[in-house]
Amino acid sequence: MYGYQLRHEFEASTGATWPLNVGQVYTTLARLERDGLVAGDGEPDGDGRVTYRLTDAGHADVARWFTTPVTRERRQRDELAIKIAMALTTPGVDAHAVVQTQRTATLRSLQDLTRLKASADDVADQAWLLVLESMIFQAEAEVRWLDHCETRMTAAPGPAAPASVPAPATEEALS
Amino acid sequence: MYGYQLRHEFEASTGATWPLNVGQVYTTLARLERDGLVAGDGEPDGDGRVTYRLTDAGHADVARWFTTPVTRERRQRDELAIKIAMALTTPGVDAHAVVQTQRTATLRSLQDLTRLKASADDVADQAWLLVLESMIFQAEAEVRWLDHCETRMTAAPGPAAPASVPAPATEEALS
DNA sequence: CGACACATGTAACACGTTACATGATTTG
DNA sequence: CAAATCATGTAACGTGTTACATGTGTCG
Repeated sequence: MYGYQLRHEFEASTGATWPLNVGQVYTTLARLERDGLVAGDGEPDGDGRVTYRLTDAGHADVARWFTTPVTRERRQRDELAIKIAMALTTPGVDAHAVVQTQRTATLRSLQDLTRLKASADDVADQAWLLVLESMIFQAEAEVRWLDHCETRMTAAPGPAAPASVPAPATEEALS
Repeated sequence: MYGYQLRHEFEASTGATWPLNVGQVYTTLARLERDGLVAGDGEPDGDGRVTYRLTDAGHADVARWFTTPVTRERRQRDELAIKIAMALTTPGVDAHAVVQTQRTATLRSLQDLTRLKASADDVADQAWLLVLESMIFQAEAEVRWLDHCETRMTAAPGPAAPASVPAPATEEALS
């Protein structure tokens, strides 16, 4: 495939969920070629398109990617979880409020996603639909977790005294 | 707080979930100071520790971070969702197998997490427990979604012919 | 004609991350 | 004493991301 087409394919499969800057396709292609995973016909064809192909090493890489599950260790740090954890352990922060703000926001985005799914239910291709539903499932789990936080927090009161382990720093209230 | 302490606090709040290289604390502190969000007492104290404090701008930033919800747009691209979507749209890839491999892996990590939670249920502090439970909730949602993919896929058959939009590229089977 | 989509590319930044260097202090 | 922990820092890399430059073709 050629660069522009790759971007088109990506957005077709994942929808407008994660927009992809075209420039990034080319930088990435260049880096993949540098690493010997793809090879491009240097010259653009009649329509000014430069076709890239997977090398053997590239094929192997892709196959490995498909057969290797995404492990929990490889996952990115979860900003939300960190935020709530920090809200709990940071003196002067109303963790309750943080949870509530997040909850309403997540609920709102859940509505948006559901509406989006309803409107595109028959039209879209499988892949894009599944990606959408993945986000819905995640949002639902997020709400559930936030409610769970709520109950946990009301059960055990305020921020446990900060465990500044080696030497306690002077504590300043936030905001 | 000083660098080493920051790392300690982070790992105390999030557990061994996301290990944090100490070096990164110092690079980050330097960058935050460059941006005027923290200020450090240049000289190390008697114990060789360099204390950093939030500036006014830093306090504002933190407050903003706590009051602003994590929106779905700001979320990182989801590797798993992309992988499944690609497995569906890439000819020559057994999407069914990809889903199954992932499912068993996720189930396994779910077991690990549950075991971990059981073993640390009383000991640990709130924050670390909530982070753990966040991962559990996510893993559960993941399994549910994978099952959902399964049913969706068996309902509608094989990979829909690749929508190489502008000009069809020569199709090569993968692996 | 002017605007827009198609198509390729580059320069540059920021950030996460790691490997490494250095020294003090503690502890088995 | 040797090993581990505490504590600070730096050089370097890779990658995600963007803003910009450039040109062609199409269409109202």
